[in-house]
Amino acid sequence: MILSRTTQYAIQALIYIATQPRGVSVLNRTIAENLGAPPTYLAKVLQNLCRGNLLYSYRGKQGGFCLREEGEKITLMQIVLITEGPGFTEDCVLGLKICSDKVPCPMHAKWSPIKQEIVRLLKDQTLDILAAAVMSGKYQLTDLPAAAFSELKLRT
Amino acid sequence: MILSRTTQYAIQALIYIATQPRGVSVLNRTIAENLGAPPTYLAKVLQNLCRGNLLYSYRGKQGGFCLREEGEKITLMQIVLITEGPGFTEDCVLGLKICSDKVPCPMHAKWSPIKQEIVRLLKDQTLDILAAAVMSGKYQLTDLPAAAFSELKLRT
DNA sequence: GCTACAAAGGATGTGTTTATCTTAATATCA
DNA sequence: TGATATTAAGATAAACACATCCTTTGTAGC
Repeated sequence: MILSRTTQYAIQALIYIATQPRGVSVLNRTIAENLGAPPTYLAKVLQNLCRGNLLYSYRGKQGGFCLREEGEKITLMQIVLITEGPGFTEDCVLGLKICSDKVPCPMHAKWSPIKQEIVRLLKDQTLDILAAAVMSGKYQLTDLPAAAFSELKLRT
Repeated sequence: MILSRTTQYAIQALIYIATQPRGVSVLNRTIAENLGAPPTYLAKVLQNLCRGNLLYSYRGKQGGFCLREEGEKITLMQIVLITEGPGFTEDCVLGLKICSDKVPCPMHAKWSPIKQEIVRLLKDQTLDILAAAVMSGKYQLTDLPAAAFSELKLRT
């Protein structure tokens, strides 16, 4: 409805990494398996998140991806801005190039408050909140038959 | 952010038609010019809205498109369901195939109320409301240098 | 240094959305 | 009936998102 597949992968992957022990790097392959995402494509997404300074990446043995310091405080908004671009929060809902409080489209007045709520939510939700939700067992990060979660339980 | 280009054209076009005298058919070319939309593509969009029973179409001289009876009561939700499909309101924000109140993704609880607001807004907004907003002159339907609006004033 | 491993980078393929072009069908009017 | 105007319909193309494949580069451990 709102987020591209790329953004969905990005969010899922970052939450997954945030559920893993801090400082231990996580393989692209592992993330892809746990999310049921195509590994080669996910690799590109993760690469992009590295460029956006959300992740560190390491090559070779013991390689993989891990969150930057303070990575638990990454918000969904930060992720979305990287993967969808800045137009995400700016663009007019009807697609007009010019649409503002001064010169509004017919939906502007009614849409603005909802947009603000969306923005607030995306800025509120951090990786540690979301990772905690997943680790509690009440919320699921994948459709796969409990693969991710069972492995999670082994580690915790 | 939310709506595809196709949906944006569809909404704009229907609002434009709703600003015109009822029962008089409007040419695709006229709509496209006033919205600054590609006419051949808009024709496909309008065709689709006809199939969705929102518009009548007439060929030949004096042809064009006009709203069905009760067309002013068309809601944005009706339009969106035709152009985006039913998944629009159903799909999980993180893209999970399984995500419900019972089995929620980590965003589900926070996202649901916002989704409900969006749905409510789309169901509330009808073409006559939006057309009235445009005709009042306070809201604009196009980026073009006042072409649509000036012609509108001539007709009213 | 050698080897294995994992990400980086580039080329390519596939599907969908957006857009265009051409021809056919249809309606009006002379 | 014929000329003209308009949408319908189908084929095609362009752009983009999504996905895969292959080669290169960097790194760790031996």
